[in-house]
Amino acid sequence: MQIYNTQYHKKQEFVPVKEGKVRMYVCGPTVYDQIHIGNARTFLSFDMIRRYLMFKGFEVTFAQNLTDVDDKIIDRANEQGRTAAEVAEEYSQAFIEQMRRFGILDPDIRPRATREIEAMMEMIELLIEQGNAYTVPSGDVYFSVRSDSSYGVLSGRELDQLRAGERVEVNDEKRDPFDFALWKAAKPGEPSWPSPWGDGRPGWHTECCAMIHRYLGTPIDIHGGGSDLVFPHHENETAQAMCAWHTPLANVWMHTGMLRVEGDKMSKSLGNFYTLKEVLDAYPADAVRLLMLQTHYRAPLDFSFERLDGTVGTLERLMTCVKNLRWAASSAAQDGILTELDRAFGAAVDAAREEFVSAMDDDFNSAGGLAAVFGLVSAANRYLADAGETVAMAPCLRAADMLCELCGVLGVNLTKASSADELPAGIIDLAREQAGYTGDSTSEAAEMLLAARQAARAEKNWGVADAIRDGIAALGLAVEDTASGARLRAKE
RNA sequence: GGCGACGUGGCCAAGUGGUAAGGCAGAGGCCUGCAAAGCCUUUACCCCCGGUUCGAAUCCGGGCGUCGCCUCCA
Repeated sequence: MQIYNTQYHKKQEFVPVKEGKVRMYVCGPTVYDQIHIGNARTFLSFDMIRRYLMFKGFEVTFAQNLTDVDDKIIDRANEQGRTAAEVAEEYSQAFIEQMRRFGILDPDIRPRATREIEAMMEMIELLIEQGNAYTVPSGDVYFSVRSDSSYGVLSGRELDQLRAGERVEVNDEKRDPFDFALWKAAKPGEPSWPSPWGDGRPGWHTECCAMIHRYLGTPIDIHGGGSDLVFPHHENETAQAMCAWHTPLANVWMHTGMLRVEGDKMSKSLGNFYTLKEVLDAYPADAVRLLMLQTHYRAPLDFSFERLDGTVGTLERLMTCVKNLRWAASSAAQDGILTELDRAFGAAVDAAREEFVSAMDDDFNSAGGLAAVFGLVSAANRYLADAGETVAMAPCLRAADMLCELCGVLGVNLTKASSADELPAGIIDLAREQAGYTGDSTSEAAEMLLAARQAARAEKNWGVADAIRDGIAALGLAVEDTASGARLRAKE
């Protein structure tokens, strides 16, 4: 399996530290607001990566932090006249809720910065002892970038290049403008913790590093985040780990491409963002997933609602195919000897799986993986059309299971496309009205209606037949006529 | 100014040396009482100019354009 490593600017064969096990960490959000879909794209990408690693048989330990103390949280709290802890708690919960709604697996470990102060102080102490960090009169503690000869290796920068360019922060206390705060002295009214250097709170770059060391041990196999975190965040993290524990923080650094709106990066500061919540309120989570997974995780992705509208149809195509396969299987006769056609279809199912794996093995090429899935959809639809009433049960069920499995690896849930759709209660009234039904079972009512419509069609009584179909449509269901009879399906 | 990425059909997007996957949209046909679902057919000067090669979307050089990072940012 090949994975692109930011640090070396190339794909490399993936070799975990411990055979069969993967420890990965993805930088989580700062919880001061609803996350936007740019953030969500990164988390989705790593969810897909995690699922694929599990599919490959790795035992994956996945950790993601919540940054629940930060300037932005404090600002938000001040604006709203609440405590920072209240704001952090509200948006931590909101984050977890939206992630689940988006179909993202919970992390195995979800540390919160405010509960890991101890570990951070230990690390800072170590850095001071070893001469990589220093205190200043105001109470801040800074990491000395000049004390780390390898500073810049991850992001491919040199300190002297950096300073040659743009303006640098003004802070007389720092020895070098690129030194960053490990510990920030408390200002009045801010959340703070006692420390050997005075009351204060940890710097952002310090959190992830300390949590990784505590919960996963260094070096971990995979460290991920958005590509905007490469510098300075991840550069600073790896510098701290190297200096504190003399081990790299991570063997593979993975970074996702930015989500754009009309060509520009989606960000809070540009104001051109949509929250994950508002998008999921309007569209199925799986359609959003499909949209994002159709682009390679490292490439920039232009988001638009027009595209999302199109992807809703794409999702339908997948779900309909699984339903059609299951429907065909359920009405197929017991399989006898498989025909040439049946066997060819069976071979197509195997081929699709191989194609999927080969795409995904190449740096998680989910777009290629999806192409394999759609290849299977095409093969299945063609098989159903060609075989007609002589379909064999086994290959249909296997194909349906394969579609569910492969989509499941991408986190797209097709299992709900089973034949056991819930029928709306209104169908009973419709059946009473149109078909003289007297019971109170929705499934019986549906059968009665379909039978009544078939009878009307047989008599060329189109008015009655269409009235039944329209009535069913009004309940949000569509009638489908197939070679082996009519059935209902949910429609958007 | 420094570092990096990208430019493939109407839209989106795979593809890193052997004459271009897939999705969406469009057109025509088939199936259907009409639909729905589905099937078949159909749409590419791979940004431009040079070079390497028997052969390049794919490698090299130059140009043009877009984006990201260099400051909190997924």
